[in-house]
Amino acid sequence: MTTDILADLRWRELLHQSTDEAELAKLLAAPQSAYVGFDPTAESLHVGHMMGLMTLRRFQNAGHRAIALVGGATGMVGDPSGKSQERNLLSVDDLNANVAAIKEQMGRFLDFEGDSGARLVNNYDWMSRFSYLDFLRDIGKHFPVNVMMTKDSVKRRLEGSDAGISYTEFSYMLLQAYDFAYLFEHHDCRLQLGGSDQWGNITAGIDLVRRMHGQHLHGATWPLLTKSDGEKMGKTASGAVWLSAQKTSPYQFYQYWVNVADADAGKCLRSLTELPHEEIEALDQSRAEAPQQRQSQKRLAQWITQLVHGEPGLRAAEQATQVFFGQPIENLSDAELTEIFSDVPSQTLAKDRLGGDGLSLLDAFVEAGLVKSKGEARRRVKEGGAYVNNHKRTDFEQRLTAADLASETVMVLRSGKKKYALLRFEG
RNA sequence: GGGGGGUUAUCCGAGUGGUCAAAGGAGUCAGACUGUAAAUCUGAUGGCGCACGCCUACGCAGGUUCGAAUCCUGCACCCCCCA
Repeated sequence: MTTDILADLRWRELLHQSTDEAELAKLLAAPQSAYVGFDPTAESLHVGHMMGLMTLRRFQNAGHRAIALVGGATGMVGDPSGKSQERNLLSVDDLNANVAAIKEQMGRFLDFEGDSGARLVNNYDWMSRFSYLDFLRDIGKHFPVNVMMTKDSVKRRLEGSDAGISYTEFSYMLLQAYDFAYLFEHHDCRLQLGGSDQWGNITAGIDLVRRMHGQHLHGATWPLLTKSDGEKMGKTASGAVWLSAQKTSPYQFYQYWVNVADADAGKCLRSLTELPHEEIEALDQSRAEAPQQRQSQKRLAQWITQLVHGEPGLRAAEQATQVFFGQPIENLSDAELTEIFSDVPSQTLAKDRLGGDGLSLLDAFVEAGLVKSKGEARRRVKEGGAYVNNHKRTDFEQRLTAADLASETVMVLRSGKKKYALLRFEG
């Protein structure tokens, strides 16, 4: 019932480091449990978590048991890996709220149903019961400090003259190592996965279990997903791209993937989708021969949006895309417009402002917040960058009346190529 | 304590009595081009019923003058040199 997951991961370039591959392959010949840790630092997961989620999903699909560990305890301490500064600690209440929200989102990637379903564990559940003395005696004694000092995550902080590292963060490694030991003891979990920055923490866990139980566990990492320009994946000018529809709408989410650079598209298709190898190779070819069609980006956006936001979310994103890129806005209802433009700022005005001579075009743009002054509005019209319901308006003395409504009460204003705002007329 | 320099629009930075809403650059915005990309090119860039008009702006407060970002006085902050 297991497929050759290692081969698939290798093909997708998702194997960065691992413990002995031959041993690992032998282990995975039978169903195993594999775990990935997630930091509950926010109330929603974001694109940066998708590698871990997808990796677990691949293991689950290959017939293994996926264990998602949320770091309720470790989140209170903070992982020094990849960080140049001591992090702010979260309160218990914040953490619990985050964990609850994150659980919900993981359901889109993993099947938690049934006896063989994925498991979600929170290390707070076992760590919080540990007394400091017990932990030092039972766990701490297995950690030679001289070895800990040589780990990259610690070394960097010791060498970095200004930051330093607190005892708390220094101890982080022990907590994560113990997680692995705990999961081994209680869930017979012998494999930990993580991003390449987690290698040190993973090996710490393996070492710990070897010392405590004389057992050899396994670990593997995926390469950190970065963009060709060196930036982190999943960041936009306005912040992270979240998996929560409240924080990042399906349309914005979809657009993020549509706009992935050509140079990054292949990598994303491989690491974040489950598209078959042949299809990905065909897209590689399409990208080389007809990049302007951007088939890779469209397929990528489609696949990922559907996974994260479901079929309805994908449909909404695709419909919004149509409208946002110039389709005339007619024959749509208030409800449809509201749905499509849910990301767009809107202002509500009294309906009678459309009566009589109507509302001046310039005032409408100012009211909608698209421009800061009438002077700027005038400029925009002169430049040919002012649209009402996706129709260009060139006469800045024009006045808008009820005839200019796109639907019952909504008017869609646009400044430039894609900056939209809605005016609702009520009363 | 003494001497010198500075403070200009979103930022950098010119401007030393009128022709200064203030050169130039960056940024931003728009347009063309394009693949919802990058690069490039063009234009705009204090407000106002904006074609010649008015208002607000050159650290702050006063003053000289027909007229000040520009001169004078005081104040605040910053930098440098000497003690």
